[in-house]
Amino acid sequence: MTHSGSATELMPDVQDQQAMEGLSPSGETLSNRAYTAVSDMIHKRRLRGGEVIVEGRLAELLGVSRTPLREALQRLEGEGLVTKHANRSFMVRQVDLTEYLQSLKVREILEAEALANAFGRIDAHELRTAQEEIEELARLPNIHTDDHWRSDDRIHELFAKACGNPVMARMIKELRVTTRLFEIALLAERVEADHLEHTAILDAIQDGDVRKAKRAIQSHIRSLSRHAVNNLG
Amino acid sequence: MTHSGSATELMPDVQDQQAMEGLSPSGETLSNRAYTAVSDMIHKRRLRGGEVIVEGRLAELLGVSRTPLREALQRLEGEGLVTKHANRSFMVRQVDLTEYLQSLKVREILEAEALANAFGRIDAHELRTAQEEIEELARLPNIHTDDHWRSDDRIHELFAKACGNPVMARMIKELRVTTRLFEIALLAERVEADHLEHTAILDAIQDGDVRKAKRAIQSHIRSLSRHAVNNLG
DNA sequence: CGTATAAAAATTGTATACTTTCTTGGTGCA
DNA sequence: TGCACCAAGAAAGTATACAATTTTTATACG
Repeated sequence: MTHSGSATELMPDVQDQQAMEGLSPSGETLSNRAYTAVSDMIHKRRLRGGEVIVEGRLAELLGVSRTPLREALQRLEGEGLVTKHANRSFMVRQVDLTEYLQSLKVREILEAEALANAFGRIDAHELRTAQEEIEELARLPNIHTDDHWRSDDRIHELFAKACGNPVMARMIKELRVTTRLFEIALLAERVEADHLEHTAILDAIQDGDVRKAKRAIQSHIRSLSRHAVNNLG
Repeated sequence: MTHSGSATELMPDVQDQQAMEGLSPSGETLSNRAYTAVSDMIHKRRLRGGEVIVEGRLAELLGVSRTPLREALQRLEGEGLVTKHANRSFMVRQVDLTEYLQSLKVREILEAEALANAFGRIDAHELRTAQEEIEELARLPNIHTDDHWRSDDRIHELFAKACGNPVMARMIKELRVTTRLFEIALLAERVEADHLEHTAILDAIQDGDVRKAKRAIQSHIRSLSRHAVNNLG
């Protein structure tokens, strides 16, 4: 970063080389690191929805120049985590209730379909792991956000990935970025209901009952809608 | 953009300012221009699927520096028109038959749903315009690609946008980027069938017959699948 | 006291120079 | 002849300088 001297030195005191690893396993490019860092900040609510991103400030915070940061922001824009503010600067995407409900509607259609197609292809071991994870989380006294979302991801990806149609899986994943962004704001009250409803889905899968599984995923997603409307509508 | 002199001059000979407009209405930023330019090149097949993009070369071709070009490429990546090649360079996305069929499957589900939801909300005038456009195209002796795709866009957006769920509309649009990319390669033989099938859809809408319209869109999309399989499978 | 305006500051957009990584071609040795 | 190794080149990754634009602040005028 700062050219640490003139051209006279060759190897001495090479120690600021790796001086700035934050959390990420510095093997990747700086843009990748910036990408995951910003994504994390959004998911962890350190960057709030609607907040304007000032490239210079954020770049400095992450210890990179604006170039790789901008690259990261552009990728995040494609993914829907940030948008271009009216004039020109980036802002963290704010998903309102309307859009949330719309996304859930589409998810309901696609995830029910995916689940039905996934039947017979879901790995028994992965299913077991997901079930155990839920039980484990249910046992813990207080919620830990990260784990909850990780489990949520695992379950929904379980059948999205197994449905035999990667394109469908990608659409579902994309929709879940939107809904997640909204849900982050009102996590706490959902935890218990999520656990119950997720368990119902996994049980139906284990029983090999397609109808029941489809109903379970639909009622799960409708429950999310209802919850959101009740709390914010 | 060559710094046309020192700080001594104030306003004389300002004429290389606008020197480099290619086709685009230079009101926008260079990245925007690069974005539409590259998008066009892909749609017009001047950049073929699978082709590796060399930033330096393409930037020079477009008359911009690498910075705005990269920005454009990143946005196009988010949109699915280009991907990151194994190592690191960008390449024009190549959609294979498998992915095409998968995308059509999802489109079939979503577009049928969108069409059903759009009933009663479709503007009669827009419907009429779309119908007239088809007739007009059918009359022309030889195909003109651009017009064909424009008409295709108009029809599918007609109900996607009217379905009352912008998220669903966005998903459909995104899927159509993928399928379009594939279809560009085998246009000619589809033109006639497209006209017929599109007309059938619009007629059903005009009749106010939901069932018939749903069947029409489904059979249109299945016809696309069959055509692709027959020609390439 | 408010408003218009201009100067200053801040912020994004773009070019370019530099660095790192990958590719390619050649040379020497087995 | 073939393979390994190294050097030279090409291309992507990154930093930085600068330009263009927007926002803020300060000041003067009504």
